[in-house]
Amino acid sequence: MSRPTPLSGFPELLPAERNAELYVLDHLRRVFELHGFASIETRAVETLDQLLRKGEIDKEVYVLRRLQAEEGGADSGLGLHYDLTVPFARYVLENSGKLEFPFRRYQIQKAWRGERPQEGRFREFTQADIDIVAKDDLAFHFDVEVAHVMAEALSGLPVPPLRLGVNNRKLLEGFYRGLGVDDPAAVMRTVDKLDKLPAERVADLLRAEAGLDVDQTNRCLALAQISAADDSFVDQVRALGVEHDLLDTGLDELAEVISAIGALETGSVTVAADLRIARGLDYYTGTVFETQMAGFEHLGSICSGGRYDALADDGRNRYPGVGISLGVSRVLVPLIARGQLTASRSVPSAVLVALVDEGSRPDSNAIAQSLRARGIAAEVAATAQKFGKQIRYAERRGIPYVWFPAGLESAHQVKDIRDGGQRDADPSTWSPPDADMTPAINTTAGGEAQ
RNA sequence: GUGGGUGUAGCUCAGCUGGUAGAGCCCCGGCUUGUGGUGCCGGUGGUCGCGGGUUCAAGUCCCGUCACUCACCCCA
Repeated sequence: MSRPTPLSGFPELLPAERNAELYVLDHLRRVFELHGFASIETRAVETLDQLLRKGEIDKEVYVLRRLQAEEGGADSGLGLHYDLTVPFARYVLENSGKLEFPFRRYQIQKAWRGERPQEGRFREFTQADIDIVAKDDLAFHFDVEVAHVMAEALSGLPVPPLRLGVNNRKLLEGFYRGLGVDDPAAVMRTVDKLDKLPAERVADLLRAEAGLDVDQTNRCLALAQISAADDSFVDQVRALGVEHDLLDTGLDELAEVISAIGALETGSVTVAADLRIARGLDYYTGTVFETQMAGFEHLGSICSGGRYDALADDGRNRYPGVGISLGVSRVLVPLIARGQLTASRSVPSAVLVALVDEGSRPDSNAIAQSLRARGIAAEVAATAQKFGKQIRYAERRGIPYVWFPAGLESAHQVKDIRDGGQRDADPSTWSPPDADMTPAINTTAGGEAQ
């Protein structure tokens, strides 16, 4: 087989599909910048002790090694980053003297994980992160802000409806401690399995592995069942009759996020308190987020994050942060693969300038240049084939307009090949409608994509 | 890493208990003397993932291998 085959877990898009992705990336960038987030890019590589400093070897890090290194020689001590949060924490510490705090940044980059690929789970993928870090203390309203910005960004995406679920680990920990549980983290990890396992199984695990009694188990499950789009969840939690200071703090914080975001007009994104969310055993210390996409719940969360109070610490100063990251590849690649998302054309060109004969190429070039001067992407036909062929060239690429240069007795004409309409036009003044200036998004079926 | 599935044309697939490879779509040309899309006619294109074995004969059976894929795990 001489033709190369795809590499599993390393998705590549065709040009029209890439245009859809570019649309999404442009949108994200615009929203993030509207909210004043600065862009940074960090190197692809981190030192292994940075990547593994939480002692988690299960991150499936790709390690770098020079091809020319001696047989059996050690690796370089470097690995590709598996997310953007850890590199960001390192970047903040490294540049703490040069950054202004609170520091708000967005970062849209590739990340790599050596895990076995599956739908929506890749070895190389793009993430879009926003984070805010401060020195020593980070006010709680930033938790609200991060959720707000991401909800706004998500609401403009050409994807099925999304549900941004919010919870708070102080609430969970306080509740569990108030119940007399010794190891709240173990309970969180087990309750987190409710997505995959039936409630009875989780109950069994809570008793067997976390050592809870029947009453504790029932109340933990009852807590996890609570979900609300407004602060009515507070009363539901209170009704379970558990008391703890940390629980009070968590309830207040979560209520604040929900009431602030719930009031926003966020289109196809709904925001709700969801007390089942636990987020494994990561570095999160307060607010936590998870996002499900309608019809694609099997992908798991497509956008998650939370508050981390101790991720960056140089020994003298602490840099608490809160952030949320969107799995751009996780969302887009499955939609594209199912034909539910692509763009109207495979090229940026809005206009194909026809070529009468090879000798008149300068005339056609001049027309194209005149259009470009006004921001209209244009290309000139590759060869002076019959006009039928040139129109077909445009059609194949999704270019909406074909320009016919003026002849001895005819004026310049532009044809909209979608409806066949053709009319006289002046290269120095004609413009397509705004909607045709750049490739448009095409979405179909499988949920109400806007 | 542990299990299951699948590999035939660019794409989607057919090929019964072994008998020297097919369809639709796509693409190219013509009908159509500089204007595409519909229609009709014709055409290009495959060492049947790779290697080995059984057989007079293997896309078809056996072994191995690689790739892709699904589930577990974990997560974006």
